[in-house]
Amino acid sequence: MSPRKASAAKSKATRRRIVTAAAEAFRERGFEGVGVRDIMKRAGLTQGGFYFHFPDKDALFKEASREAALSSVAEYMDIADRAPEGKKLHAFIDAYLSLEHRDHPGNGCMMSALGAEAGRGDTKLRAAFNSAVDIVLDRVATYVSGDTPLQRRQKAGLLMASLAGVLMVSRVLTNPKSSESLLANSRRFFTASFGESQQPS
Amino acid sequence: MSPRKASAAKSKATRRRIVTAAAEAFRERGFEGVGVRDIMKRAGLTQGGFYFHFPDKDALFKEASREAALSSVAEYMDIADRAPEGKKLHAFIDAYLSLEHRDHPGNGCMMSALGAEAGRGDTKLRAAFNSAVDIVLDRVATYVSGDTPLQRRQKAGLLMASLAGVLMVSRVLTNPKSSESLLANSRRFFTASFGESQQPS
DNA sequence: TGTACATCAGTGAACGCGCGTTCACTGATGTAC
DNA sequence: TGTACATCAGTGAACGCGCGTTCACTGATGTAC
Repeated sequence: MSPRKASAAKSKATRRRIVTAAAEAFRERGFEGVGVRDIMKRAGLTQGGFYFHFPDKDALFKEASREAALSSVAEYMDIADRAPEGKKLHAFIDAYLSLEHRDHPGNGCMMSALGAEAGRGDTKLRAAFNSAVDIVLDRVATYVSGDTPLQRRQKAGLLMASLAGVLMVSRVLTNPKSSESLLANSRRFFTASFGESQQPS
Repeated sequence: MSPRKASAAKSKATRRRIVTAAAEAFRERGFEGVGVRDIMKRAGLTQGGFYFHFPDKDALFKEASREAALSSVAEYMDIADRAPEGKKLHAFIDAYLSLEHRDHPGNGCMMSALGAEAGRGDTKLRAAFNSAVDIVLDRVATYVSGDTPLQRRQKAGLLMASLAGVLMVSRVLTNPKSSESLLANSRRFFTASFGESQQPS
């Protein structure tokens, strides 16, 4: 690797550190709840350097949303993919509606953490969210039953939106038993309602 | 009515105007997206008077959350109650997952608009949200099927959390067809899955 | 290969702005005698 | 009933603070010749 490439790579890595830190911070405390200083500090830098990598905080939010969607879906999907055939959706739902996920929004689902704020955003921000959602749904659609791809895709949308709502509410409930039983009931209900996709054998 | 009572009533009415304006503004733009000045302006007042009625913005948020929960649930429940026996849940779900509701968060469901922010709040704020949620669920529980009150109550929780998620996501989607079909699919699915409570005849 | 210069990837102080909150004030209403 | 005073329900200017952003700067790395 030439020195030029080495330093370009280093800069790219720094940029990625910022995006990763932001993706976590935004999910933990909301877009308006974190400042540029906080994020740069998490990335081990000072505030001024931010504007070398991004035009403004909005631009970072768009990239961080995408990053959050991709990394969290990758994590939960990997769990599903490791499950035996016929149990993948079950494994995914169990992982998504877990106490672990509820208690660590920072590396969890972006929709449940930032969906409402995204809904209030301008068209460009919402577009960034939409493309992230598309990626997630393409993946989830392979696990649900349904005759046509469109059908599976729409079922995946309904499922993910509902799961995001359940997770969000489970974070609001102060009574631990209520929160846990909401999650448990929902795991059962959605696993039963959204069967595995039948592969031709 | 004595003059004393008349002016006390006027003050109470002013206070209510502030709470109502806040309930609407918070749902439209989030807790951190609206300032005290904005809210007082909506209520036809100036910022200074705010602190005569409330100790701080947080206190208003708690009261406004409650107000939002009560007024929006009242609205949607009235729609349900006007429906014929056996169609009440159907009517409620249709009203909740309507384009009207999607496009007017300001007088709609608090959970779908503010749930994520509430989940990040301190215990006291979450407690305020919880008591509002309880009131909603008590009401919704009367419409769903189930053998025991606890069962109906838990089903109501699952249903409301899911509906809130669907509504939230429908506000994020930029493609009108996608948004509308998510709502339509969800109306069908949840109406079919959560049958009417069977009354002894 | 050495040297002079240019660019990169930041640092950290400073800026303006809007926010939550405080405060001195005021006019209308209520109370005491 | 009139008058003097007290309280209520605000007004609107001002405060400090933290935010997003700008900017002059710097040391390390890369380039030209």
